Amino acid sequence: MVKTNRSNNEIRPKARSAKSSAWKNNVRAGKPLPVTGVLNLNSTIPRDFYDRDTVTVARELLGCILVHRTPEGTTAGKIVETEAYLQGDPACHAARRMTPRNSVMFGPPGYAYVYFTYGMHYCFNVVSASEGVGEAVLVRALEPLVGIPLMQGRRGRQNTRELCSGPAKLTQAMGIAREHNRRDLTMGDLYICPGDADAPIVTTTRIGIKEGAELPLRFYLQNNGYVSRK
DNA sequence: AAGATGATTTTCT
DNA sequence: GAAAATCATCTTT
Repeated sequence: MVKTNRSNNEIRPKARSAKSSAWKNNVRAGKPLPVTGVLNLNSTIPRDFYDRDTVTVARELLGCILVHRTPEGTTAGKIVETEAYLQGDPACHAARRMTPRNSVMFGPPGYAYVYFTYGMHYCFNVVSASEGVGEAVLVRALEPLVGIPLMQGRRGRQNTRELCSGPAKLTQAMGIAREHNRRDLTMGDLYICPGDADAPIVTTTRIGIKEGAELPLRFYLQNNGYVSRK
């Protein structure tokens, strides 16, 4: 199932087999990447991608592109860091029982679970696994690709590395908030394009939790400068 | 470079 | 009433 009714293509960073020192210096300085090629944002990952075990979904989301089209403009970024939250996992919001907040996690896969936390931040998750299984993937970092000036305005920051290198930073940069909770990500203005990891996947422990902190359920693209932390 | 702290409100106990 | 899947800023080393 591929959508073809999107508007025109978007620019993307120039593809390079080996990253030059100039490229690395730009990333280090937080400067926008050179743009020359074309990025196709006209396809949407189908629901069956998400209807698999959550660790697989978390790993395979690396390299895919999160897109949000809004009246102010389109923003998009490559997913470079994720975490899996599983049934029987004490850190999972759905660990105890179904509540009004976590019920979307028990529903069909391919929907957004957006929650508000610490009195001021939103975090964006993708519901994974089959209906009835309360699991999801937290998207923790993006490499900004499209709409960088819009992201900079929303974030109040110029440095590209400070736009999407954390779960609450990325929702702010992308314009994702409570109205996006329970959105169907297989259609509409908030969606994910297919993509492949362009670096080895590092597996490590999750950030910011107390229980379940030893489980290897965090994944990121090795040597990517936009990950929230090593 | 690393550690501590305040902001601010929803959600569940 | 306490904790929270965080972030920015400030202090200390």
